[in-house]
Amino acid sequence: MTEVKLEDIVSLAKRRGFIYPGSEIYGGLAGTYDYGPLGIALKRNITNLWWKMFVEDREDMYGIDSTIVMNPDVWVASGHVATFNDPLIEDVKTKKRYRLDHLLEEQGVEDVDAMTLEQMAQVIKDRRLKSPDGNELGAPAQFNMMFKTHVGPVEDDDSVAYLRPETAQGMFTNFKNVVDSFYPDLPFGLAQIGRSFRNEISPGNFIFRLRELEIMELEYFIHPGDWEGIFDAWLAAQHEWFEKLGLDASRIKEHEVPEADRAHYSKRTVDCFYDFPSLGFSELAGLAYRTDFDLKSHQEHSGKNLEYRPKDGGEAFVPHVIEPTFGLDRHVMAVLSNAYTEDEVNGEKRIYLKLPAHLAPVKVAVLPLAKNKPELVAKAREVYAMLKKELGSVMWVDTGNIGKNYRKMDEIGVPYCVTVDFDTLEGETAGTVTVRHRDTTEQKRVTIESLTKELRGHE
RNA sequence: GCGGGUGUCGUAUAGCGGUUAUUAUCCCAGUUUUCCAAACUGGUGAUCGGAGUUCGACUCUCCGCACCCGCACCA
Repeated sequence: MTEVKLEDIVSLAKRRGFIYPGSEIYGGLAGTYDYGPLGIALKRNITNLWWKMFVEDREDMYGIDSTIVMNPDVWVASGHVATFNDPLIEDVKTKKRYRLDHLLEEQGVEDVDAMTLEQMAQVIKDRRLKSPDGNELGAPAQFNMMFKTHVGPVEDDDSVAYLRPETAQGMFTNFKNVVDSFYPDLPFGLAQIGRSFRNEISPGNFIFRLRELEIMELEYFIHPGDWEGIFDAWLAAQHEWFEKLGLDASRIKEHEVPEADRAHYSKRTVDCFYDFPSLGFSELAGLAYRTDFDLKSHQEHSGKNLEYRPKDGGEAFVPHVIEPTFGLDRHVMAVLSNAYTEDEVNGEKRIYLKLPAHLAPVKVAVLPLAKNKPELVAKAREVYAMLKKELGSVMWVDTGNIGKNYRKMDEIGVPYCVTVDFDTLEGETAGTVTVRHRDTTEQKRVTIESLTKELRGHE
């Protein structure tokens, strides 16, 4: 089998209504993609499954939904105002770009973090600093990864606000509220699914790096003494999640992030990679032990007490947190990539999406064997109406010929096709239909009464 | 943001300073068809956007936009 390319997935996603380029009729907008009818159905199935597994099926989880625009002080406390602002500078000759602050630190310049862009530029001038390749440096430029906006009608410095670059902070800012409302025992977690915005310097690779993205995230609050065992339990939970999505275990890889690459407050971080077509192993999810950095920082900046007082009368303390993060758009891309399959049927190449039935945007298609036989169409319509009522996402298909329709349904990953033929109408087999399986193309004849049960049985 | 490349129906493509803008496929309608992209007929649908050069621009020039590759970035 030839190697699957990302462009094959992109092409199918567009052609069949999963994912379209954003603002396409106006020439597009870099880093944005829109979900079409099948794409949103697939995405919903993923988020519903996630919410069920990580929130509804557990006793220690609390879902929340916080705002995208928050008090700007949140981003000061989180460190984003400082760290999402990267000063960059260019080697005039090689056109390579460098982090200006890193460059200055390497040159032994002190207190770089406290300097303004102008001050850094002055240092370069005064010391006549060159690039690592020994060339002249251009003018420095500031890159802010956070989207800015203004709250209220006046656009001045006092009204600046940011679109959140992650969902985590909304959970930290609501930590006290949830404790006050429910007083859960430790450990417990908050969960959120939502949009985030990052003004990426270079978005791309389809929906892998977007400027507007969705994140499924948990903040799990713990006693610091328990972190190692709980961290391992979350690693196991992530793998269970990937299994539920039907992702091939051979395409999943864990990456233990070494200390040098970790945020200074994190004691352990493990990234989960998926082997995407064309990209190779790239980040799909992450698990980080963030200690008490976030709550402590918010406590300091807000002046509010964010300690947790154990019910057994023990001493109050700021809980530590373990954070499992899942990139939703990347999950959609992984599920699509994992499902994309080419095989041969009767010597013809067949492309189909081997989506797990519980994730498929359309569960069942109903087809009359021939569309110009009114009695077949009428009976098929009856079956369709019945299934639609009971199963929801059922599709009616009566264009072209039967083989063509099967292929069409294969390509959008419909697991089962129900066909009404002449045997449905008369003889010993009256009242039966065939159920065709997507992956094997094999058919089974069942009675219409047992159809729902038959189709549900495979989920 | 920099350097290089690319941009024609949904997809894949042909072509040309003056065309009714090619072909295949997909899609839609009809005929046909008793199970895996059959056949026939008809139909919708494109020169990324904006300026400029020219009598005339899809074609040449400039500016923008998007995508791809590389650099850098990815807390």
